[in-house]
Amino acid sequence: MAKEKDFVKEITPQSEDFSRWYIDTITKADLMDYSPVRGCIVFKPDGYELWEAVQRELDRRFKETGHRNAYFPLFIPESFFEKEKEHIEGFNPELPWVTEVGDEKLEERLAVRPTSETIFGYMYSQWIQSYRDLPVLINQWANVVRWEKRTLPFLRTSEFLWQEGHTAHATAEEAEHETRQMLDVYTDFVENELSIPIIRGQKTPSEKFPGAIATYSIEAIMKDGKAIQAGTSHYLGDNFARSFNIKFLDRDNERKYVYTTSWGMSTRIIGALIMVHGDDRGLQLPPRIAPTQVMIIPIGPAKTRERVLAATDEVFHELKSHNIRVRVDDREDLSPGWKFNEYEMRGIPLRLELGPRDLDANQAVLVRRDTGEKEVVPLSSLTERVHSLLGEIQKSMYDRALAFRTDRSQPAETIEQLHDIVRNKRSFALAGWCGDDICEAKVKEETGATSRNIPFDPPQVMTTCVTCGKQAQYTVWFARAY
RNA sequence: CGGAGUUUAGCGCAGCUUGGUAGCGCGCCUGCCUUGGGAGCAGGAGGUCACAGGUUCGAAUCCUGUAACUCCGACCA
Repeated sequence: MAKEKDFVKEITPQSEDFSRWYIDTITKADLMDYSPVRGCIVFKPDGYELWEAVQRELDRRFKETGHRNAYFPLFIPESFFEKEKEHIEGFNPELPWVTEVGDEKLEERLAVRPTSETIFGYMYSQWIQSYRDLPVLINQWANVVRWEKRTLPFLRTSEFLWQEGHTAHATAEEAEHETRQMLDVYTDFVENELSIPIIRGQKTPSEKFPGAIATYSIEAIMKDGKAIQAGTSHYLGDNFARSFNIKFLDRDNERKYVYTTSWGMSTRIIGALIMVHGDDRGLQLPPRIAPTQVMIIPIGPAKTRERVLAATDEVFHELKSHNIRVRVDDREDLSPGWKFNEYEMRGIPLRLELGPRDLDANQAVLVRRDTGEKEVVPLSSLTERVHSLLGEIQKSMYDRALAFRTDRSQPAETIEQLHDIVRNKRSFALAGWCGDDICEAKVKEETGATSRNIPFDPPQVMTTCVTCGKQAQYTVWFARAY
């Protein structure tokens, strides 16, 4: 056991200090570095590749549901924000402003975008004339800035990367459908690609997006019991249409406001991925999202080296030709043991060892990152086994995360119970809520937990408000959150 | 933005109390040797001690200020 610890001496164990563990892990795994600008990080290649994988899979789903990408400006005129009162109030405290260029003051201040509803709204008002122009289904991949007081790499940085979809529809029903559809897309992506089980639901009024009629979210539990909002989808009604005068002439020859939606997922999802699956050895990446799925490590002394390398090369090309993301680490100056530990820390799902003894027996050794299980596989069925193992790892990581969440979810009848569940048991608490903002605020005040969402399919229905004891209108998940 | 802590070589740290010109481990470079769970030996390179002032003959060390990071709170993808 002492030896076990030695392998990961650079990483603080989760049980000792989860925050330290997180920082240690993302640093040692080389995902990011701090930048000279407060609250901003550099996404190093290994971290950025994760984002690229997220982009690849999300983008595919957006296109499949009829969306197209575009790019809107980074700068947004001040007057745009003022058109939607709730919106500007929500974002004002964290907006950076461009006020001058060179030595000249600008006529109008420009905000560095925190989100793009307003500028999309303005452009849509120019583009949409007729019902024949609808729906407009546009997504953009962009950076946005929100000047955060308290930052944490990936989870909350002053500048972050995301995608924001903005759509306009002829009817409320169609826009509502779009809002729910994109929540489904996020759910599918997060559960199937990232192996993270999520809770789908609607945000309470106090937690919804500034300017939205309804905000839906998917929420995930981290290994320290805290929640991360992994994605949001907003039904904006005709709020932005009225603010920006987005009207169309309908079939009945009447001018009507459009109904809009917006939905986003950010680089925060990388933080969630790390905190859901990581362990004391470091990262653990689900195969479908892992930039490298299999790392081949050739083993053996100099006299067998050539023979081993020829074999690894063959295996490498074989796996690659079957669309498996595979790499070989044939560096001679590092011992196999060092590499084993290194790639476990970096979260690569599967390790393939190939040495002289294996070659003599026409086999290879496969080792799973998630369970540590080692198995010997005949070279003749290697590709097939790698394929099936990657699938098994993907599923088993999901199952494990789901079991964890189930274990860390409890009903709370009273605010004292809720406090105990979220703080001492580090779990999610399911509780009834009467619908009064004051009762919700009181939970936050007394327990530190916020309402995560009102789930679509709660495991049970809670009948009394956790705060005031009156008849509950809603069943709500509460948790401490990032 | 408040409270606490940290900042010395790429990383982790010692030195600071009691001022005298900077050290340890890992990593890095060279060579030899090694390779199935972070090998070994020998030699070597590397530091405006976060930044700006001040005290002093002399400051990593004492004083003042600033910044960044981490943790804890108030606000948020």
